[in-house]
Amino acid sequence: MIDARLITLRVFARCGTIGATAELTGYSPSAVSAQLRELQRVLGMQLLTKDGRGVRLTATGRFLVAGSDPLIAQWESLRAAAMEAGEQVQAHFGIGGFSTAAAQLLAPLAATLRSTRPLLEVQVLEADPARCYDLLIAERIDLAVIVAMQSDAYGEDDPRFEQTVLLDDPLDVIIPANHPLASRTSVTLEELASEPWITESAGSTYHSLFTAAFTAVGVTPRIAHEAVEWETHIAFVGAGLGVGLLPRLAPLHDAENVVRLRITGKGKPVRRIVAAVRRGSIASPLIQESLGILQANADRILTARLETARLEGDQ
Amino acid sequence: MIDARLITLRVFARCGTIGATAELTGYSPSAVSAQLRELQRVLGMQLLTKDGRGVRLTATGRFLVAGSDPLIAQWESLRAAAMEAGEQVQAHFGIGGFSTAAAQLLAPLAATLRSTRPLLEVQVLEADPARCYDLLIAERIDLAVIVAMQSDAYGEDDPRFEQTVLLDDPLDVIIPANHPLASRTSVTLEELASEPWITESAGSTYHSLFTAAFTAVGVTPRIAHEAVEWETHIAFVGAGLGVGLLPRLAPLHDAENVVRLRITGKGKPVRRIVAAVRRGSIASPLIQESLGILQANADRILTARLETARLEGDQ
DNA sequence: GATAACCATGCAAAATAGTTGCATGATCGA
DNA sequence: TCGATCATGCAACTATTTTGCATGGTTATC
Repeated sequence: MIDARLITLRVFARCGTIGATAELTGYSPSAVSAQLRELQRVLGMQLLTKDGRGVRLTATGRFLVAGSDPLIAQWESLRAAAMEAGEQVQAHFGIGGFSTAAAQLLAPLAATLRSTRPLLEVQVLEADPARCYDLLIAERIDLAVIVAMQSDAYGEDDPRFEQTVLLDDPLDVIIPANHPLASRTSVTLEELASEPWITESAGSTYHSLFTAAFTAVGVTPRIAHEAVEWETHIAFVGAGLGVGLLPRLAPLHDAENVVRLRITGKGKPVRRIVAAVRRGSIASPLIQESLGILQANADRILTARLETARLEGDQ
Repeated sequence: MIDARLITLRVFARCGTIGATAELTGYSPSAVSAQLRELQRVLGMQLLTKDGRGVRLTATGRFLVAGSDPLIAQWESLRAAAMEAGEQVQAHFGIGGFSTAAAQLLAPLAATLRSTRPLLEVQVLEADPARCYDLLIAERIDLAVIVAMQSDAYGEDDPRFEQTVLLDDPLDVIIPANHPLASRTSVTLEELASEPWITESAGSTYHSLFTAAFTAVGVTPRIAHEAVEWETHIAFVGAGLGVGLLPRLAPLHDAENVVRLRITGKGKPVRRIVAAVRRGSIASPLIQESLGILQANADRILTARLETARLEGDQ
């Protein structure tokens, strides 16, 4: 039960603009403006200053936002403990995640929760990892499934979140079905060093994983094409334009002219998928149950994919 | 910035009835009822149960209220630190106390604050010590001046409050001006053992002080009359009905036929006057300034009274 | 055992935030 | 200089909250 206006201030501290705060919280810009003005009036503190065409937090504002982190955590902790002690049932539950996670992990989670907790209203939001963190702060969602990136501004020790590793999703190689190596069950990156590669645009989420894997084995791949969606990657490979990387969680569907191969040797690229919650809320029965379901589903999908791809899992 | 509904729940936890909660918070009973119902809805917890003709907190409700104590304290602490760090000026300040304190300490405090902080809106509430604690919980006041009583349910270690001793207000003896001892500057309780005494009714706030002082010297006083207000005590003494005790802070005004004498020897009765604030808020600049003003005023009044009463102070 | 007092709650009406959508002013980049 | 971006003010609207009274259930009193 933290006042909504303080939550709004915290979201603003992340976004920096009233407009972005409004978009994230679901209010209109003028509503956010009015809320923050009212907050300053009630507290008797000047929290914002005009800065160019925008507004900026004052030192007092930054102090208050930083200091509210443990306050939020303590409330979440209290709420979780009360839910657990009283065996109460929650009414609403918001979960978010990036596209692959939303399809592969969040949808089953929502379905399972709907059967185990019929009274619970589950809302799933598909969003970028960065936006997921923002949505957690804005209390629009209570749990997020995201790809952990060391480049993210949110470290594991962020006072606002608690993260638990769900699984390490290895990246496989996808090559055309008529490729000489297509009959193999696994390949090394060196064997594919001279292939034309399909990757995401430089600076994107997975590009750093891509380059890190190849620098580990000491080769520099030739980047032939760029794509954003995994579906596009697969289509490009199917068209014989080159080879690419595909997370094992991402489905190949029934692309008949594309083969998925396990990567062996050094530099096996892996994307770490973690569940993030607001700090303190992890003890909540609903969160605990959800984490268990997510874990179970992740393991199940991972092994199932191994079989369909005719791969022998090593983990 | 703790949600108002949680504050209402905390007040209810003290009062036990919706009606009393409404009276203390300033809402109407049905507003309180609706607020608590809404609170249960958004939290997804059952906090109240029907109990006879009233309602009662559930185990979950008690858990939540008890657990919210540190939450409130942490918020107050954060707020105080932000006020201090940012050199901000508060807009509203509520102070409360019992009648003598209100007249002798709170009114000067309000006057001083009005000159040092012209933008601050000060509100003074006169209320019982017990009600002062309730008003602090309800956030109707921010500082209370009360008589510390060991019989109170609020100990010094209450997680909701922080108390600082303002002064130990000694009780003087008031006797008729034509009394044989009236020319003395001090007396012992033994010397007045056979006098008819005027006191408060048994079980009242000061009655325990009264009896404790006399048991310390081993005599049992004869209680002749009972009065509630100090003004009445003085009038009774002036009419020659007996002798009585009067806190040094309480003014004698210009009662010409009443003399105030200092008590010496064993069993000097003293009432301890403390300032109470919500835990965490004591670091606030405004609270700090107020405590200083209160202390200074208390000392000044105490010494001034000594002079007008022709008493030589020993402390 | 009947009556009165008390307590919480429901309901409709009223008050009061809070929100929206647009317009305005100000600022920054091109 | 022009266009884009951003915050804010204002009027109208919406939703929520609060009020005042009436009701039903419970306890104490006679």
